[in-house]
Amino acid sequence: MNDKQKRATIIDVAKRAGVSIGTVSRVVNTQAGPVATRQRVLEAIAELDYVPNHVARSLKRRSTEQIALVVPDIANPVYVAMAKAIQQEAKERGYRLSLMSTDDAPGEEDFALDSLEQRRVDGLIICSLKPTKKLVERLEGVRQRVCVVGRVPEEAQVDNVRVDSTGGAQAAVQHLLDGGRRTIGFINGAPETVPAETRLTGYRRALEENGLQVDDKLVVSGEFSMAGGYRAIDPLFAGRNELDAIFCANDVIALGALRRLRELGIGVPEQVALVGMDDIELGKISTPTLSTVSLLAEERGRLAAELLLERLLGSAPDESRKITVTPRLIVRESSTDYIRHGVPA
Amino acid sequence: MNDKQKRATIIDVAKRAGVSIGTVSRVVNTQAGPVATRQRVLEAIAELDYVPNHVARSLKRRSTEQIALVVPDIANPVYVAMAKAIQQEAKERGYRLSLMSTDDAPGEEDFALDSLEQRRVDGLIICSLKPTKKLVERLEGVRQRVCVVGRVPEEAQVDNVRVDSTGGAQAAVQHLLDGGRRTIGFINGAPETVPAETRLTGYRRALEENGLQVDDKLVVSGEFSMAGGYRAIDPLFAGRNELDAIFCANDVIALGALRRLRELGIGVPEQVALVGMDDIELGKISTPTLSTVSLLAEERGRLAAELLLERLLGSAPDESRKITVTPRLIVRESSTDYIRHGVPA
DNA sequence: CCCTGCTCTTGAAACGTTTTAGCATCGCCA
DNA sequence: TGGCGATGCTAAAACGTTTCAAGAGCAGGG
Repeated sequence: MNDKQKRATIIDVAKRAGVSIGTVSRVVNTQAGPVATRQRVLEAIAELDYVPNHVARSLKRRSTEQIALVVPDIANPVYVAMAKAIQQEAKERGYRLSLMSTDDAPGEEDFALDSLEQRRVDGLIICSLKPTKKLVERLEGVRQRVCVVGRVPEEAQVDNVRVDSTGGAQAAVQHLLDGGRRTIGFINGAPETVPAETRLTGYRRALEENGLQVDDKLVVSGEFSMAGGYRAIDPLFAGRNELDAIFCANDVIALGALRRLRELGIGVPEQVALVGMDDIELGKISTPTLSTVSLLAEERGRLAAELLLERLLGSAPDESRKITVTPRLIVRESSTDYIRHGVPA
Repeated sequence: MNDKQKRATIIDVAKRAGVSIGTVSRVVNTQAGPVATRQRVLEAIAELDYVPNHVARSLKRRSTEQIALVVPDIANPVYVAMAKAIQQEAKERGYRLSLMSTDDAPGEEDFALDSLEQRRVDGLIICSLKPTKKLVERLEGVRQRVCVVGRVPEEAQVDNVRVDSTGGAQAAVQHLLDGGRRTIGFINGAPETVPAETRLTGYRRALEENGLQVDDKLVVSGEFSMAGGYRAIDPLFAGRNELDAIFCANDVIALGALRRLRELGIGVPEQVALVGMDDIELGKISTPTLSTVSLLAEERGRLAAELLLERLLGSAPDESRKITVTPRLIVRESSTDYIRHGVPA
């Protein structure tokens, strides 16, 4: 209540209740002990408005009951969804989650790892677009306290939740081919990132398996953002109007692309079919609704949280674990196929 | 490096360098002292891979150099923008920011305040949609360590950054009237929240000042989300096609509304002009681009961070401070007026 | 009446830092 | 040469908890 004077400590409570600080600690932390003392202590706590100092507790217990999630871009709804899943999982186990967004700023990932080494947090879940050798080494150094979401080198000794995004991309493109589309563009995200590479591979693989030529002019790279998708459309169409489908490396890109397509009066899906990736909420209410490949962000978040918390509680095996989840194609309006739709005007 | 054995402590470093822990502390925390010892200590630190334990430091220093931002919904881009502004401000001053989203869950705000009282964080910036009497009292109790973004009762003794959103709403509606629109609907957010009330007041005030009747059937409340905006359109139009403008309580709502309007084939701005609030990035690239009222989220964030950090550093006056920023109307395509546009078809 | 085995409670030692008071050491000036 | 500030260092006391060994009561059994 009164903010002027310092907060009461366990010593004040002990004095007031006429017991030792050990007893107060017991009352605060356990259910045991006789009702009488307990009552007295609780009264003292209430009267003094005592709140245990978590910093001191953490020092003694050597744990903060706090974990952090590091994502590349908190503006991307898919990470928000993942964060929510992790948050819930953490909370159930008595941990707090704090959220950090690196926003492509150099050093931010290291900054987050500093937090871990400084013992500010017990553990870290990190999604990195570009896991450099140096970063992976550092992660391996703290592997008892970290879980990576997203691809890291096969031999890396860290708990890791990944998704077969190559397979997902391939499925998306295959779906477009199945729908009768023949000239399929690809709008990718930031080049030289792992997700960009895996998705490109999936795109290529689908075309090759169908005996189609991969035309590099049909691939445009930019960034994983709505603006990226918006800007990619014009170069993609430059002098090429036989394009009848576009696969986007994620939904946010796809929504940006969709905007530009509508501005240009290009019908989706009549003229061009569109498929994204991630399955964000927005895609369910866009016009047209967006076909996509769910990469199970919530589930990956949940799994990562489980792996991490298991490790923190010491119930994990010594070696590192890798979980791979399988993406799921979700067909909505933006890729209705020729068969159902009829030949485009 | 080696995660098996425990991290080195300052004692290990002291031993290795053959000095006392006090000296190590000095080397770590200041530039002073002779080069020779410093060198020796730094070598020991490097060899042992020593990282100071921040928890112990916090306990001794009685501060964590960490602040938290509590927002109602991290999925709303306006809060992401605010978070980024605060993050930057905090970082410049050596503070870390951790982000919490209450997501309308009961008790989440109290949960955040617990963090403060437990000394997990030094300070808190909180955006509350519904500052109950109880919450405000609690905030007042820790007013040396907290700053509120958004309206709280005039007499509340807390640092407070607010925006004249009533004025902003009024300006938006006035702008629609100036453009020749006469029947203006209002899609509001979650009822019984402060922002919903202030915006409704602004809407009413604009109509009244122009001698127009306020028709309650033109006001639909839902929630501050895209889905809320989407769902509000049908009831708003129910048997009423003279509607020629809609004001939305925020941009996210407006984007949802825009989607539904397009689905229904209602031209924006030809048939219906649309104005939102918040000035989120998405509004700049939507089709049509979205007219809005900027509530200066970044600036409010920056100001709140300044107020809070000033207080934490003890350089703030005893009494609480209130800053009010003035919103700014931003006209884009979605509200092009009749004059420029001509009579709708 | 003493011993045994409980349950509660206490005092003190951590946890890993920062910080303060005081002690050497040193060069310098008178 | 003796005294005197600087300067650098150390020892020890915090910071506010948890935890552990040991003591204090107490009841019950022999």
